[in-house]
Amino acid sequence: MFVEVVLDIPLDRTFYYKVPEVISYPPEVGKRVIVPFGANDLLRTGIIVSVKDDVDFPEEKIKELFDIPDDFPLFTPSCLELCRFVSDYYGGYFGETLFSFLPGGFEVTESLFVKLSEPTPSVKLTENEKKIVETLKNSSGKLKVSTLRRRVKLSSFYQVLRNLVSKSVVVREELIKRDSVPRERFAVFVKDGEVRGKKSRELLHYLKEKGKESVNTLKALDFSLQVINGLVKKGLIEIVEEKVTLENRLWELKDTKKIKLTPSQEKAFKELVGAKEGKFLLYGVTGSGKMEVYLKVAYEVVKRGKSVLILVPELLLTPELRARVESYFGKNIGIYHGKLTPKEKVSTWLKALRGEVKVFIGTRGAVMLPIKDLGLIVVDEEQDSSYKEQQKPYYHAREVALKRGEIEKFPVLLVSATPSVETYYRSKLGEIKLLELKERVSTVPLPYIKLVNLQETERISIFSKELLAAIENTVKKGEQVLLFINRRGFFAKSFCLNCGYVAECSDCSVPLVYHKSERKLICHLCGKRYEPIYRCPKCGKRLDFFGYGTERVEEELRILFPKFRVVRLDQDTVKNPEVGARLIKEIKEGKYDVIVGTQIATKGHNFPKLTLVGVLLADLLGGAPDYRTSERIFQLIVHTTGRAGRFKPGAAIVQALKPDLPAVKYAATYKFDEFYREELTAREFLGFPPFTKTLLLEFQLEKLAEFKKLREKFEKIKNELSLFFSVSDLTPAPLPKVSGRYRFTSFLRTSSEEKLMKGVAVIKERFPSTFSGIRYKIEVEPMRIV
DNA sequence: AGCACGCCGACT
DNA sequence: GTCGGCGTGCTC
Repeated sequence: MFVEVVLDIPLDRTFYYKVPEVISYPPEVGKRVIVPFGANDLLRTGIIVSVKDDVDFPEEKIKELFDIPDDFPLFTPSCLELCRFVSDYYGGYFGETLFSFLPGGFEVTESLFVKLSEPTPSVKLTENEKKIVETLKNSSGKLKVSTLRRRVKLSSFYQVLRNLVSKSVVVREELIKRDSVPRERFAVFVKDGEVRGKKSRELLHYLKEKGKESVNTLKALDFSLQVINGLVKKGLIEIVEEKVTLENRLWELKDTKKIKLTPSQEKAFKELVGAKEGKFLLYGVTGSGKMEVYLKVAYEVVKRGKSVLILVPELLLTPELRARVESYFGKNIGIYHGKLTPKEKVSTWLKALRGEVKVFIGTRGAVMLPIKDLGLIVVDEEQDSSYKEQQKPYYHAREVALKRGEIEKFPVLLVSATPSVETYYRSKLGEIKLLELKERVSTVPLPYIKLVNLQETERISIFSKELLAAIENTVKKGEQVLLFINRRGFFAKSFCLNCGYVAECSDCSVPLVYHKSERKLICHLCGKRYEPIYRCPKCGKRLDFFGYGTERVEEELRILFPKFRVVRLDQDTVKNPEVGARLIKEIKEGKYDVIVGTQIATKGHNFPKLTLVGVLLADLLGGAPDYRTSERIFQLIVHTTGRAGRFKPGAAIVQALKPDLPAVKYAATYKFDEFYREELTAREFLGFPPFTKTLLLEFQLEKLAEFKKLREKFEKIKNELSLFFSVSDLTPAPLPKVSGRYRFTSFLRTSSEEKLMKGVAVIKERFPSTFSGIRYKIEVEPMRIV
């Protein structure tokens, strides 16, 4: 018997292994397998994709697998299919994709180390050999071979190392990193004997009857570890370790809460409960009770014996959210996010496989959890950018969730108050069924929003007189103020603080990026170069926008209102989770009057005393310039102003240099549909998603001298790629050197998913994972264009 | 990815 | 002539 195995290697190929007589568990598709690989037969972890009696491959070349360590598959067949899709769509390799989703705790890897021998034989060494020996000495004499190679940077590295081994100056050592799959300990009856204690006698009797019982169960039955160990010492019982096996456990559902739904909630609820499959968008403003609807639907799904997965943005996986889900489903909830330890991830993964838990909450990576009998995925705040993985394989969890629903035939529900433009468009096309919540559940009205034109009003720094008065009034009433400033982006150099002017490409209408090395403003879509502008062409003021962030706002605020208690809530202050939690607790307790914050302050937390929100510079661009800027500004204003007056009526002041921008204007007047309509018109005109599919190629060079090679190769392939894409020129990235590498990018667009996938396949074929020492990555539907 | 092999120029 | 830089190809 043979198994076909996928390994964590950047290759679109599988490998065959012979199944030996003795293995822990029989082979099965989706199971983990430990195999020897390569010239050194180092052990690696793979995933079985097929089990066969015969294979079309010379049998003498086929090695025997080492072990199949589990009696359950780690991936369900549909998860394998989903990973295959993710690989093809996002331009990754099957194995890489599988292992990027699989918790590291499942991996067994053997790697080769070398260490200096003791005592060191006195032999003559060449210069290169000395280099290696020196590097080893600097690292306590032992290093992983791959690390050593990176450090010494010799092209004939392996040759030199082999010489050192034959001279016995260094010795090889194979080390295995074991998995962290929990093993359960069992007490096994060995023989009868005299024991004194009552508990000990009881335990021995119990085990004599049952033969074997898990130590955890015994502990639950009130046999202490001392009692158990006592019998072990006497040799009457034994402890054996066994791997956990899959067993179905019953799951109890708590009583549902009686919540009255509004008519539109009821309508959405009925539609969703009746759906066997399909894509849905639950669209409604803050306070329209979206979460109640999806939790009630989830409850019904669980009642039918199916499982539910709730995906949330990174910053939203808070204790509050958990408590809310627990109010429906009790403590029996699986949590999965990137910050868990490998062990914790393994634990949730196993819970999913066993069906031990029926409700899972997680961030993007949870979309691949091998959940048994999945009956619904909810993607809350579907527009959130944290659903996009920023590393290989660059998948978008919302898209993967939709695909998973298609494959496994269950409904997928996207939820948002401000859907992404893509999702909104698909709902207009009817690809996604729109469920709109028109009324608000809350009796508290939406905050009143005042839009202030910073160019026309009296102001001190960036505080308009309207805002200053409002801050003063609010704090005097004993209520809180949140001042929001978008984090200053590295790229915002061509932005005028006085009038809001942004330098844009005359052809593409994308903000230009300043390249320090060339002292040019460059368009990253067409590559057009412009002379940098140091003075605003509209108002003549100096373009000086360095460092206008939360810190400066805080500083100015302390001068303007010396008596107010001000707190800053941004990346810097909440870096430490404990400090962040403390600050948030203190804010809720009313220990501060004014909160100055970035996005972090606007997500997930409800501050009861907060009744005034000030958006300081609504139209300030954050981060990299791209076609989503407008959408992001819109969403940011809506979310930030929505923080005001959750529990009693509140107000928001939105300050902008260009209050006429659709994103600002429509967000401040609650005219959402108008915003989407205008934004879609602009996107269609300029050829951006959802009207095109996009792809970013990024090449990384060790030395600038390699650029010539890259350009030659790129030009050749560009012709071929032009069959599928419109391809921009190779452009140096604005931060040319990141971690010592020079980055060059090209932005590609195409009209259909089909062309995109074909084009991706061509790129993979033409550019091996490294070619001529040049590394590169494919990013499909990137969140950036540079 | 990680490693072996084989082809060229340049140097003991 | 060999050494080592570099590109190419294989891994069941």
